[in-house]
Amino acid sequence: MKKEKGQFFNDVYEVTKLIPFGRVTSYGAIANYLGAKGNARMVGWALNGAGKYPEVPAHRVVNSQGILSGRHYFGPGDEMKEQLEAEGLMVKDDKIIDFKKHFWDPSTELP
DNA sequence: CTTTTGACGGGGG
DNA sequence: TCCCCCGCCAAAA
Repeated sequence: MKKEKGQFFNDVYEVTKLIPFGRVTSYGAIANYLGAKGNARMVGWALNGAGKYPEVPAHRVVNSQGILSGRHYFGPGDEMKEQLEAEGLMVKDDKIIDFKKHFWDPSTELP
């Protein structure tokens, strides 16, 4: 196996990969699950490197507002938005509609 | 080695 | 309600 740059990165990748189809979560929720509550910025930073991992559906991770904070990092266009809509999610103005309904909390869903 | 950034979150004015 | 600032911690330059 390749040597991971950081345990946090790897951890964020795994949690993100566990997000079910048609569900979304927030950076803070993942950070909370990692026990690093408060440093949600680190989650976003970690996902920055996840862009090279197609197995990591980072498009399902948004901020607490349900806004596609880093859609610009996914692709040159609205690739992130397309992905979410393809999963049955409604995105309006880069914001997930009924975000709370589709919200998936790892600390609650995962054992 | 030090300094700055960073896809956030929450609080205060 | 909108705007600004602080904090947390790790990685990259």
